[in-house]
Amino acid sequence: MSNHSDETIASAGECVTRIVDADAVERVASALPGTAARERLADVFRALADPTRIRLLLALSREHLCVCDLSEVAGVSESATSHQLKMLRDLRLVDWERDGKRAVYRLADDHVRDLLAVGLAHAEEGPR
Amino acid sequence: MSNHSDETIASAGECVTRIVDADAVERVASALPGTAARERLADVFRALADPTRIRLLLALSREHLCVCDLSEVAGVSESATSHQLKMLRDLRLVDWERDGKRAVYRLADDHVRDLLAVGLAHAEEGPR
DNA sequence: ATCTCGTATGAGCAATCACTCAGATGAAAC
DNA sequence: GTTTCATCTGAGTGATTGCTCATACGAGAT
Repeated sequence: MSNHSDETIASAGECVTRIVDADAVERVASALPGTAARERLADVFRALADPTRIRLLLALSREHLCVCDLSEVAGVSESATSHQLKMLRDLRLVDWERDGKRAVYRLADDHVRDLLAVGLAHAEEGPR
Repeated sequence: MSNHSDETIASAGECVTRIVDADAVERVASALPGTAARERLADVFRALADPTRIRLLLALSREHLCVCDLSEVAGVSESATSHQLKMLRDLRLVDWERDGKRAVYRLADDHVRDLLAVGLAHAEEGPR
């Protein structure tokens, strides 16, 4: 906790802000996943970042359901439900199948279930 | 996959949309975590839903860093970094400590690390 | 073919977001 | 005390978001 070399305008030239621990910055920066992975990571979390979609995914983590039933569980219109499902579909978080006139949705894979589980663990534990 | 009772304006009265499988809706709805937990769950995921905050958290998952170093890693201004850190602080995702004039941040607990890990697994695997 | 049901989709709008800029605060050096 | 450094915070702004409404599509039923 006391390795402050305090270099101003450090190592590799063009940088505006002062760097305290250039080595740490270098280590961390080089260990960062690639841009594409980070971008997709943010997209996945963004899909989980809305109460309505949370309800949809939590519901689908237990049963396969059609749009109208999902809209009932989520408590929003069928149109809104369909819009959100499209987003979840595009991100490959849910999958679906036709059954006559209906569209039956399900979780695409178990990563989603895991994310919800870990997230809930954190959400239910923390004080406040 | 063929239990369509197809009740219109089902069981418990006031409902506008048609329900296909009332039993499933009931099962799923009663298994849903409470409103507060779902709300906090969405908040946590929202905190992870931005590329800048992803970079900050990925960085903090490896080293304890001060704001100026974090801003360097994230590639945004120190002001923007501070704003984002406040959000992460409010959600108890990061913790911090004073070291002279500096503020040194770290991940608040291992749930965050887990979430990033599971999210990355999904992000790096999926095609597209 | 037409009609209806379940779902999908585009436009439009209020709310939210992530940033910048300017100014305030806190701690050390003078 | 004043100055300087590192960080924080409020206001303001363009971009994004989640909804509603209207409309279109796709598959049975007639």
